[in-house]
Amino acid sequence: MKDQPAPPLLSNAEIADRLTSLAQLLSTQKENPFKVKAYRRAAETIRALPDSVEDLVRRDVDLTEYSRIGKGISNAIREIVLSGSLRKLESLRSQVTPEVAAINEYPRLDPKRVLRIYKKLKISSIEALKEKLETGEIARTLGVRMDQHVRQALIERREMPLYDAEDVVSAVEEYLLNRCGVSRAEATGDYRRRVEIIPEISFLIETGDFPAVIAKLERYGGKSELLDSGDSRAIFRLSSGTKLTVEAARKEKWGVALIACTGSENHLRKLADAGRNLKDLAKSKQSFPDETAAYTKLGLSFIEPELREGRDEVELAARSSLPVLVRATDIRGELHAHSTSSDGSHTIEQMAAGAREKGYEYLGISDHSQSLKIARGVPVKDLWLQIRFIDKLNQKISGIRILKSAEVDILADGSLDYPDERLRELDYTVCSIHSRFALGKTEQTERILRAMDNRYFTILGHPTGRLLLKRPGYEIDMQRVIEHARKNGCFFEINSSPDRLDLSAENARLSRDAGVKIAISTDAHSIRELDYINWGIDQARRAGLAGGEVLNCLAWPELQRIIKR
DNA sequence: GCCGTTTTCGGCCCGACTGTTTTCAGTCG
Repeated sequence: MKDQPAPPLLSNAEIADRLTSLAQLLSTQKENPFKVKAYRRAAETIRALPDSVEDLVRRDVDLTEYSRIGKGISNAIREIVLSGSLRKLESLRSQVTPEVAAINEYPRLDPKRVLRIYKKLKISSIEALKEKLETGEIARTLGVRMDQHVRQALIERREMPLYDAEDVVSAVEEYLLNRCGVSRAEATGDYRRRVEIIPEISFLIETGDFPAVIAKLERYGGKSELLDSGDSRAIFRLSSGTKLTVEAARKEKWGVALIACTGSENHLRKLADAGRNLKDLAKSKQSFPDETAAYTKLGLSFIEPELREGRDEVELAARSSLPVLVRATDIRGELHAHSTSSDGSHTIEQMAAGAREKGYEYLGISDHSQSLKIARGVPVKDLWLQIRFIDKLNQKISGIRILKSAEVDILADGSLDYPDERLRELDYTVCSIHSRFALGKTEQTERILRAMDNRYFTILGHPTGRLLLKRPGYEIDMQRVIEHARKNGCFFEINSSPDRLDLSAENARLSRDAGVKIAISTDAHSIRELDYINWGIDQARRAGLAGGEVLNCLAWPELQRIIKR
């Protein structure tokens, strides 16, 4: 009998860290920035692989088959696996100062920035850096951006945007089904509720051999740490740092287990408080193959996963008065898309064809306004030409109407970036902030309120400017802005770009409660990005929005009537 | 160093504004 191969010594993440460290040192050496980027990207590829890279190397698999790994990096990986180290990395480390070498132990830290902190705060070690981070001195003396950089690089960040979680979930799902012999696997928890930031991944599975599944999962990504395990539940730390919980359920109790694994703590507590005990269902002899059967037994109508946050959904379900949440098929058009006129990658005609392909009735072309130079903002005289061009195009094409719009910059003083006589020729506007994020809360709020006073202001684009896990967004008094929008007949956007999702579900709910309708827009810069709509729909559903509360679920004549001021 | 429906070289956004780290790097889409 053949011997079992020895367990891999290196996890994929450990190999990826070596490549990232190399990239980091190369960047301090003023090496070709594209080469630096190549190492970083290859590291990302490896970090996301379910298969053990060490195994692949030992089995002589051609690593260049994987995207972003070519001959050079493939050889570097082989060297790391077979010799345990990377000569190029070691030699670079020996050439730099001990301080930089110490910084290099943290691949995500930018040495240049750290050295600046060292100089400013008169410190020289990671230890001291951590301490200054804790006391808040870095934020005070070097700004919040710097604080954020060090924080994310030093303290291992395990949460990720929903968009990234999608990749992890599908990789784990495939691994469970194809490598672990699981007959059924469904992602649960925050991911299933479509929460925009995912701290950990969880799955419900059906299997005849749970211990075998555990054993296989311990090899995920080369090596995964088993944190805890029981008869039907196991918790892992994947080598990438993500926590993974796997729970097994029998077919006849699947519905009950799915509710228990999906609901937020608050949702489950609300169920229990209302005397609707899931545990009784789990123990009973009755079969609950799906969630509807289980909810029915609890005296509730089916509650969509996105609503299971413990707000009012249990009460509403008991009265059968849950909202009918907006669905992809309710969307009748797109109101925020770019074209080659500014920084988009497809022409107006191509975008229109893409939107028609999606079954849309209309497409609003909202290119950037003149001030936003980096995005090739449309000069005022070219806007006039674009308006005429779209008029002609609408006569020529069929099956879709192109709406004349613009993503108009809200300037620092709250004025709009085009003169009124040009704005009045547009069907509507999306008005956004793209500069001066650092204004104080009052000033920033006043800026937006003043912009809303312009009668050609229609929709506030990406209202808080946040980028998930990257940038907090500017500070505004949301209640005042919502109230002003209601008074002036303005609207908000849920920007579906997966690193924005702005408005948040919470703010979208506030807006809805105030009676202010919301556009679910993609901010698409290409035909493909029109599909971002699904991320925005997820958030709208979390906000409890029904189709009737979404601007672009309306037919154009109705929409036109509503947005007219 | 990677990559190719412009395929073995020459690309891989980019350009003005902001403001403190202070005269250049970070930032905005």
